[in-house]
Amino acid sequence: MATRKPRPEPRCSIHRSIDLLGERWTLLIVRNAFRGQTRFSEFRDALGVPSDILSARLATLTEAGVLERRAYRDEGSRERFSYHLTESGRELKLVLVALQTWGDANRQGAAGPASLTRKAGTDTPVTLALVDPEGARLGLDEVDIVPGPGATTSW
Amino acid sequence: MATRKPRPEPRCSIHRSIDLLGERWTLLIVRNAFRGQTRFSEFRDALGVPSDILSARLATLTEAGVLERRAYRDEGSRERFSYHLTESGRELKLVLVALQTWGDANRQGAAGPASLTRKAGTDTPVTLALVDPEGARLGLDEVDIVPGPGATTSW
DNA sequence: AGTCTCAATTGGAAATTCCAACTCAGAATG
DNA sequence: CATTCTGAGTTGGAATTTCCAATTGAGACT
Repeated sequence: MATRKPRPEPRCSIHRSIDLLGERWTLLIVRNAFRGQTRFSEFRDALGVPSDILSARLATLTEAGVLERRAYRDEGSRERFSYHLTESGRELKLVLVALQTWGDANRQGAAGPASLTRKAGTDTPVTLALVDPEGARLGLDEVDIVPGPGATTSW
Repeated sequence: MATRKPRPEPRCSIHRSIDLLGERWTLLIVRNAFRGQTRFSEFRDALGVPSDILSARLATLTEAGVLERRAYRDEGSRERFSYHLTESGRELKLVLVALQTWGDANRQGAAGPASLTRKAGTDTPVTLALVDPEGARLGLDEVDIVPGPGATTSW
């Protein structure tokens, strides 16, 4: 049987994002980076992700500009690397909050949510909203996703 | 070699969402459902997704309550099924807009975005924002994702 | 009965993921 | 300098998922 036929590079930003983030473990690594984890062993232990996969994902995320690799050295140890969210990585917070919002409403676990979104340093809940340029809040039904400049007959 | 060791059911809503949405093609099918596609052949032709995968994903999304299966019958054809977003499915719009926002900023294609977010029926751009209960907009740095009731030492 | 159509299935290959063990090389020690 | 320890990364191979191309099955029509 023929090998896989190549697919054109997607033009849709959603599709392009998914192509990076959709690989197994990738978004969970990003989530845990938000939880303050930076080291290989921290991600591996907290997630239970196989070493070869973790190694590969950290490389991919670094190459994509989502994480930045920094050298560190504990006393008595060799130099090692930690992985830190970049500006681009931090912007993924909206994606995580959107997934969490949807998950809380639709995939609730028995013990309630394991994570909550709060105004930093307070107990004030924070939600995601769609807003127009004046800052007015819009409902899901008041917003459409429409073809943009990169669209042709397929988008 | 042993078979795959079972992993505990995740308690984090982000993780639970990813477990459903993370399979290849799933979120793209949902995206295309937002574009108005409802029929098997529409998804298959627009996405180029293999038939067996599409069949399986539609079943999974239906079982998860994201899509609802409806019978229809063209003149001269047998009864077939179309797939429509449910309330739960429509709530995924925030996830798609979050991915699109991040993708536009970080994974831009050469031709510009293939899709845009607009106030329904207008050209008014719409963005995602984090807001407090009073409706005040918050920056990414003003918001934290913190442990919730479902968290233990691991979350 | 025969034909057409298309969602779903099938068999098998390619690719990805995972497991468990192992490697490699830098730091410390004697 | 040799040895030991350590942990990120690699390896080989199995399990699983994804994909391709062909095929099936069954409802509608003639």
